[in-house]
Amino acid sequence: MRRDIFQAIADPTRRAIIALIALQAMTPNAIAENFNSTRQAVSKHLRILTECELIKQEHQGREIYYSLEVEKMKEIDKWLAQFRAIWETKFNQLDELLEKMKTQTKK
Amino acid sequence: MRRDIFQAIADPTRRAIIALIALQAMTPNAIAENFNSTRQAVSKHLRILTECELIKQEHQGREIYYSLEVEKMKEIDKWLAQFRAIWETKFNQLDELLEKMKTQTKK
DNA sequence: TATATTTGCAACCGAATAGTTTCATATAAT
DNA sequence: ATTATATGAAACTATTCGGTTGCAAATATA
Repeated sequence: MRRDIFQAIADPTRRAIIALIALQAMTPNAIAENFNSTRQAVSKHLRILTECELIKQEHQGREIYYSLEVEKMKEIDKWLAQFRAIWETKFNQLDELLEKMKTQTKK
Repeated sequence: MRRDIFQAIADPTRRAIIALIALQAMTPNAIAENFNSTRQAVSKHLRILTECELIKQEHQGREIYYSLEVEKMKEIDKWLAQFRAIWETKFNQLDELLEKMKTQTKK
């Protein structure tokens, strides 16, 4: 039972759920209305997202409001950071090249 | 056959491969040496990563060098951007609160 | 030319995945 | 107290996934 954030966001429905509740906390029923699959299927997605702490619950009577755990989303950002360093470097190299060409054209 | 970047980075071995070749282009054999699974298993991972264009090949004689397609990595960053907006807003709110408290303490 | 090396592909296998239907539990409303 | 609503859990199923072994093709080397 692999259950990490990367496996969690691999599923398109789960990414859609994340995007939905990022805006406002929602109940499972309200969330399920946005998809073609059954409420129970959505419930399973919510369990997976909860288990890896990407979302959190807030009980209110018999309803449960799910909302995004923004801090956990940052972990994906952290993983990306190492590659961001690379593409920013390449950008800089391109900038340098363009600068060089501009200087040479001026001559 | 789902084959998108999010499904591609769901597997820990594939994330490791990405991190490996991000530094320098490598042949399948060289990449496989870093893992416990067979060369063929790594080859399958390389195929999946190639299919969703996260990595690219460069043939050189009978060897093939694989390297990271940095532009494609940015797509994950783009998806994250919508949530970054949220956590940066929360950060700002915290900043404002802290600023407010500081001001009140000074009084 | 014969042999070794590098690589990808096909077939197979057990485990995980995403979905369904059915059922149980807890809370609200009548 | 009975009924309706909101939710999760269990059992089952078809498909996908990640791995293996064995083989074929292309290129380099003897």
